[in-house]
Amino acid sequence: MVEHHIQIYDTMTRRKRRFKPLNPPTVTMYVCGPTVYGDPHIGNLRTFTLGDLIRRWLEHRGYLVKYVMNITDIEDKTIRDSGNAGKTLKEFTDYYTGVFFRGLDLLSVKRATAHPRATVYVPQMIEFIQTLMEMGVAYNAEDGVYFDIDKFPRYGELSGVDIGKVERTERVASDEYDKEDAQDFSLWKKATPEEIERGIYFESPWGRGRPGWHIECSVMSKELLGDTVDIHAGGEDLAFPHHENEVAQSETVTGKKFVRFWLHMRHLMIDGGKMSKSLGNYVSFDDILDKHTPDALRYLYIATHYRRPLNFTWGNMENAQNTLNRLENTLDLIENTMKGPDDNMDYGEREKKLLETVRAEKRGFVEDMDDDFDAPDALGHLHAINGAVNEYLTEPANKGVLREAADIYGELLGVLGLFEKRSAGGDEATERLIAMITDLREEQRKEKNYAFADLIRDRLAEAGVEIQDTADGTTWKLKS
RNA sequence: GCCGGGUUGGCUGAGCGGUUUAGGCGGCCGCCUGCAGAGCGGCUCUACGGGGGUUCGAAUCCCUCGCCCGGCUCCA
Repeated sequence: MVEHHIQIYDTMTRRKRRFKPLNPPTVTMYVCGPTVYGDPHIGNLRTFTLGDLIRRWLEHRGYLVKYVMNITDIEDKTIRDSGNAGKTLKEFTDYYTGVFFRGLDLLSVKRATAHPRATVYVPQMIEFIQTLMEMGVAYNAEDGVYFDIDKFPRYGELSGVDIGKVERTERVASDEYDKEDAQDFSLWKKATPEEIERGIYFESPWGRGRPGWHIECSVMSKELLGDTVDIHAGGEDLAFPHHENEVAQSETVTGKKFVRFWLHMRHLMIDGGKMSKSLGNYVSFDDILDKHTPDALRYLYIATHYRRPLNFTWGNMENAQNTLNRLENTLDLIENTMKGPDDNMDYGEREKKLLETVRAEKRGFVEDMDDDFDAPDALGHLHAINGAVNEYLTEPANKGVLREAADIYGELLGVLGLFEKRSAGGDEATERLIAMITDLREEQRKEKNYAFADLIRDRLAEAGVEIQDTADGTTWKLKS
């Protein structure tokens, strides 16, 4: 493993702490996943993209990351909306799980080691609840089983919420549930007649019903990653009550520390405010895909630190796309140069300067990422490398030196998850065909038949082949 | 109301007591090019939410006010 000094800001202690996994080189990481009842929106996707960034960085540092992200496939909204859609719960959630994964794939978010679905772990959840009952910290009420938070003295520690002072908000006051204390949370919900009719229930010692939401993460985390996990992450809104509840029930059952580092991602905003359907400022993932590449969105996501709110505007989106294009153009320049002639096989001042710059900037990049995954700062170093390479390429390149610089550049882009799906070109037949066409066009250019040459260029563009004339000849690439 | 986070140029985003003060995007002007694209060079923008204070010196420390965001029962 690489020597490092990774610092992570932990919500529980409210400061950055040196990161050391419990059982190196393994790192256990759990991220609260989506409830699959609709299209994921760009706020959700940011959280998961940032989780992916963190996971990639830990892997880059030599850790074996065991990464779990749950899929909540049984809960009020999935039941309600599947009913409205006239579908079974499973049909409905399977569909939206697919939509979710499609989004992750487009954004180059790597699949987790496991994506457990809540409905698959119900027996373990029942067992977990039973333990809580036996310990006397949970009670069976009219409409469900609840956790008695008075039995967990440290309740509120994670979120800083003093439950004695929580104002009795309208929502709490109008609570229709049958709990002893408004703050108690549900472990098991008893089925309604409609749910029974639709067959949406599980048998349990407390009758037919389904697990509460909080129990899911506690149980699946325990089953797949053990009693204590190194990192547990999620959107900032989950700190209270969701994560607070998880701590209470998990630590009660195991008697061990549940999570060593709590990470919370700030929310995405739109035009400086909250994104909501009712305000009419809702932007969907597909809206973005109409105008931009998924990588541009990924760049936008990571260009703002995960603990700072990201303000989405279309201007920012274009900004990100332009910046990303610049980074990609350098990849094209490198590839074209590598295919070109060997005009420089010496190691001079230019070569020395390039390698020194690239190596130094890489160190800066690594330091920044080690410091609580500070990607925005790290990007500054990436751009410095980008600039150094571009400048170097204005004159004949030493391919060996260029290769080393390019490898570092590519390595860092890879850590950020950028350009993973770059089209490398076509198959051999396509390659030769295009070479033939550009050769013929080159003849026309020599004859100064520019109108014809331009027509060829236009027609190729229509076919999705973008060509560029450079001093070393014509290059091309497939444009999606 | 309570708790927590934030407030930097056209945008994004560094800086965390004092060297040109980032970097990227945008804009402008050159170079290159038959044109286009990309790239290079130069320039522009020179800001720090308002008001006090501490200090030889503050975007950086303190006070105060404003504004924004999040949480306060199941929303990433």
